[in-house]
Amino acid sequence: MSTLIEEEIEVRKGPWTTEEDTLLTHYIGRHGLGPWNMLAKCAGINSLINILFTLFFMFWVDLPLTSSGLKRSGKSCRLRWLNYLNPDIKRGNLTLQEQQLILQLHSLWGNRWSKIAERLPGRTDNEIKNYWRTRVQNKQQSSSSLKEMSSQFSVPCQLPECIVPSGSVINISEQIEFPQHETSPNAHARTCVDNNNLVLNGSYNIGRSGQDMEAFRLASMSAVGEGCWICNEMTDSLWQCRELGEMGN
DNA sequence: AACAGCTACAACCGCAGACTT
DNA sequence: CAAGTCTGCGGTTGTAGCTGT
Repeated sequence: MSTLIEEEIEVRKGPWTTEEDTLLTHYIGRHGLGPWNMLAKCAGINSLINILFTLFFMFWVDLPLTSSGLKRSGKSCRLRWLNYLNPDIKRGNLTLQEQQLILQLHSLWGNRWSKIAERLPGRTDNEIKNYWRTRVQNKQQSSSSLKEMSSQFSVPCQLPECIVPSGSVINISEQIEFPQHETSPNAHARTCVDNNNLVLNGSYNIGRSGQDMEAFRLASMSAVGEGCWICNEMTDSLWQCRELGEMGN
């Protein structure tokens, strides 16, 4: 649905220019993250105040006066800020731990990219989504599947290799040794959430391909306590049982 | 050097839920 | 309560850059 505000102005699409980036960044720097539609309007040249501001700013930062101003939708501004301009965003490749965490969280939550992104500070949902689609999903689709990915990480796992017939159901509590500080008897049941083929009430449905089991195995690695491949820092910060409980909510 | 195929990423679109009037 | 509007999310697409032939 296009908003009235968006209809009022000619909305630009496509790649953002550095001038647009500068305008948006500077506006947010001055006024903070207001309502996006209002922001889009106010940051644009349509606002008389912003004409003056823009002219001043262009002069100040020595931009050419031919700049066309910001004619973007609120949505577009929000996306540009959240996925690119926000200074909190981490640049560079995902670390091994981040990649592993994405795998784990995806196995728990499915395509809940924004929720997964919350657990990866500095990473955006769009980035994680792109990572998953381009690098993980492609591998899943290939004959080698996730299994190859897990071996690629070369991480020891304390879990016994679980070979479960396709379509069968296992009880998680029988498969995973949880750390001693685990206090909630239902926590691991709650870690298994509402994604399509995922777990409910402590049981895990094995999909046809067996990839689900592998994904689950990856997901469960971090919950097996000392000696696990995952670094203690991550275990402490991300996988404490209290949090595991929260994940299911 | 030219081309095709692939990869990574930015950006758009449509939808649903939240919020406001 | 209903209609209108806004916001955020997930899916999808377009494209620039890279790599192999």
